[in-house]
Amino acid sequence: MAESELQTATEHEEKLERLLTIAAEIFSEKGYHNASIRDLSKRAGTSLSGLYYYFASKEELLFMIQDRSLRKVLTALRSKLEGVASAEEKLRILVHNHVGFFSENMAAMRVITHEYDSLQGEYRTRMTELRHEYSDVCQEILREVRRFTSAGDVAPLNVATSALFGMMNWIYAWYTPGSNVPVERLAEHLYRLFTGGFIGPGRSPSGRRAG
Amino acid sequence: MAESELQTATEHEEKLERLLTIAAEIFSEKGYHNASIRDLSKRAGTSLSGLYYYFASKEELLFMIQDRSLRKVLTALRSKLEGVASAEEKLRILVHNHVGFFSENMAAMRVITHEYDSLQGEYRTRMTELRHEYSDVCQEILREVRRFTSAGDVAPLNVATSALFGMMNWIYAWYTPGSNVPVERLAEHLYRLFTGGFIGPGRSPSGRRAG
DNA sequence: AGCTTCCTCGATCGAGCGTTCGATATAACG
DNA sequence: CGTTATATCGAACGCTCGATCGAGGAAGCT
Repeated sequence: MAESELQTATEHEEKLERLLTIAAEIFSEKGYHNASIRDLSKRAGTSLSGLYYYFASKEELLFMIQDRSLRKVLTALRSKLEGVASAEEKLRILVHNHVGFFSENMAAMRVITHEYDSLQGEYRTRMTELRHEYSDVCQEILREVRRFTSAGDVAPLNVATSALFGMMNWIYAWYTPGSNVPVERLAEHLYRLFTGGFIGPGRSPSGRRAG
Repeated sequence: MAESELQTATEHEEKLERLLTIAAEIFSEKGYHNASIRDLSKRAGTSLSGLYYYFASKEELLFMIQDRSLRKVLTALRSKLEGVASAEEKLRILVHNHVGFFSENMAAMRVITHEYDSLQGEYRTRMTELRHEYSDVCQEILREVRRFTSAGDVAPLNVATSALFGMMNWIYAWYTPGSNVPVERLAEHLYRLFTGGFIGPGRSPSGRRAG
């Protein structure tokens, strides 16, 4: 009994994960409101009504995609940050983690950034909290960076945080993972752009040069 | 005759502009696919069928919003750039123009950045071209900046361009025009963040500090 | 007056949507 | 064997949507 229940439990979870992956692709391609549950049923090879055994509504489906994906990003980030002392290195890890996750899971990340407004009520509230959690981690790192590098007050921390997320999240609008620029290099470009700026230290002969 | 025709022509254009403004607000609030022509008819005080005298389809309505708005941004930018020699000043003008337009016309700009994928076929093609036109202007300015300031190759020009647009376009996701940060200051923050970076020149005592 | 053009409207169509419901197959448990 | 839980399905309901159509009103011209 215990074995079979466990078995069906994992099988259930596996099928759910598969449905979420396919749904993320469809939502990413056609947009949440323009995508139909029937699209999902066709691509998943399941009947329309059979899908509702795995989620209660289309909106819950959208929420599960966003919640699980962002949670993965956040836990992966916290794991990588363990034991790191340098503030700048923390920031570098954050950018690489974010951009890396983006390129590996483009569909889900696109749904997160593009279909956030499609959530309402309780789902919206819970997702807002999770986003704040992530944003706070980033902002605290920026605070450390500013303290330990005597970085000037170029911009308020919240503006800088939003600018950084803008740079990173906008990737979905132009970047294709199989392009000339590998992901690691793209992440490094964005990291250096944000920390050192486009003009950088080249104008004065003091010669700081990242990495 | 000529007078009355001109009169009705401007009245026609005025009503169309008013419809586009209201539609932009609705699309911005509910999203393109979730907003209905009936919503527009209610808020505009016109009958449902009467609206179709001013546009052929819902998608053409979306296109007109995006096309007219982005065209305004582009022509305003080119006008402001006339006679400016300094590359950095050109970049500064671009950022201020873009951010300024964003805050003054939040709904339409949000529709441009958020509902670009909702266009298809011919409309999509024409909008893609216009976006490229705008992006090219920006990229050329960045090329000038890099040449005339001996800025290092922190990132490829297209990556830098996309990063800059990411910073600027992401505004719609967090900024509210009536907040603590005035628009001009926000634009200046983003300009300095992009050119000089978050850490900036503070680490080395050479002391460059943007104007 | 008659004619034409611009503009607006109510009524309606056909299609697609999310969701529900009852039936059914399978398999493990008593 | 009977019972129960798990999982899947076809058919249908109720609703909203974008778009169309023909009828009209208002205003200017001949």
